[in-house]
Amino acid sequence: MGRKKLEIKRIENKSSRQVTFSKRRNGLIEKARQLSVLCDASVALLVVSASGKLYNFSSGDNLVKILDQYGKQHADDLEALDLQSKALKYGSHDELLELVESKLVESNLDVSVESLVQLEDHLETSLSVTRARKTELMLKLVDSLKEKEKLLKEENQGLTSQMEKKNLAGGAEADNMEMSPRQISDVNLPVTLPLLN
Amino acid sequence: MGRKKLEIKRIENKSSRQVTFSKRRNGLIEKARQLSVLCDASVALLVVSASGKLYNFSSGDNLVKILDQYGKQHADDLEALDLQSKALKYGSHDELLELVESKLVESNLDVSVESLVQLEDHLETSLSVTRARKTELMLKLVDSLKEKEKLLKEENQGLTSQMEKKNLAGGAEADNMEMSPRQISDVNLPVTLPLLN
DNA sequence: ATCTATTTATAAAC
DNA sequence: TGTTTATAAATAGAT
Repeated sequence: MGRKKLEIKRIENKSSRQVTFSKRRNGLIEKARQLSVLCDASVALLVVSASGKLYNFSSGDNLVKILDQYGKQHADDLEALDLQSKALKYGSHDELLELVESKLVESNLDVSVESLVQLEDHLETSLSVTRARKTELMLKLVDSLKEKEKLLKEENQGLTSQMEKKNLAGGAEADNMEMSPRQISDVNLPVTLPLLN
Repeated sequence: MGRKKLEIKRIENKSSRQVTFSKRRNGLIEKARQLSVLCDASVALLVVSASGKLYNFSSGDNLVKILDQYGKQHADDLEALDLQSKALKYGSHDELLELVESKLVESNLDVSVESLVQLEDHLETSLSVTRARKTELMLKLVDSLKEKEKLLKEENQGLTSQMEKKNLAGGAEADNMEMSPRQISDVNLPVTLPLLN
């Protein structure tokens, strides 16, 4: 809808691509808003420009909830993410800090509603990225816990065999102590294998 | 853009709301597609109707990647999700099963491209929901691993004190065995506390 | 689902 | 970016 009919294929001219991106992105977000209001629907929209800048819309406060419904896959996949997402990850944080700083400089009066709305968006984005990072680290935690478990079991084995030697060498003293090691070790084994790969 | 100007507020008539939802949803998805093609951008769009049906679009195979950037928060929050999402979660699975069944009944010829595309969408949704469930279970895994660790440490402590008793009672035999327990136990302690709450 | 009168979005130019 | 304007697209209401 413009002076000319536009074919739907990548716009080669960088400048017009940028202009079109800006216009259509706004249009798309507005349409998403209208749909959510008119039809009482939950809508979440994420747009990442070729340069890695991120824009988003969500009806109500539902973005996080909608995303939850769509879950989070294994962190291995995070490592497969391309450079763009890395640029985004760190870029967003920097932008956020700059923005907050500039807000602070502006003192506490005279902060427009729009800039607060924008700030809210940035914070929301930052929060989300932080959550992704948290998941990644959580999976590392699982690995480290498993490693610890392995080491503790080895240690245990060593202690047990030492015990046996002593028992053979030094005759049987009163063995009425706590429960036997094996009884404890295999309690609470979770059903893990089908879930983690 | 129609015979009359439409105010952007909830459409009260259920029937026209449904019709408008269907039309505008298609329009929105098409616009999202165009933006991604024209401007080489990543776009992810999720729409959940008031009745809990879910529709989505994503440029390329990027939905999952884009969602990864937005992360997944703690599974506790899953439990805070509203009824709509529950309806969605199980509704989608049921629908999926029905759909697959109907495809099977249709034998293996005569399956249209559109219906396969639709099936793909449903499978994608199901996969995503499954991933959310996986994350939830993963957090349970972490808890269980921590519990196991605690028990192993207790067991260890018990063995160590038994050892000491024996040593006091039975004189010193050759103690040139493996490394000492304490050295093993505290290796690889991950930086966990700031990450999990 | 299809048809059109209208409204809206937006391409090009500035 | 923001504004303007001619034109293409989307869609409200009707069928």
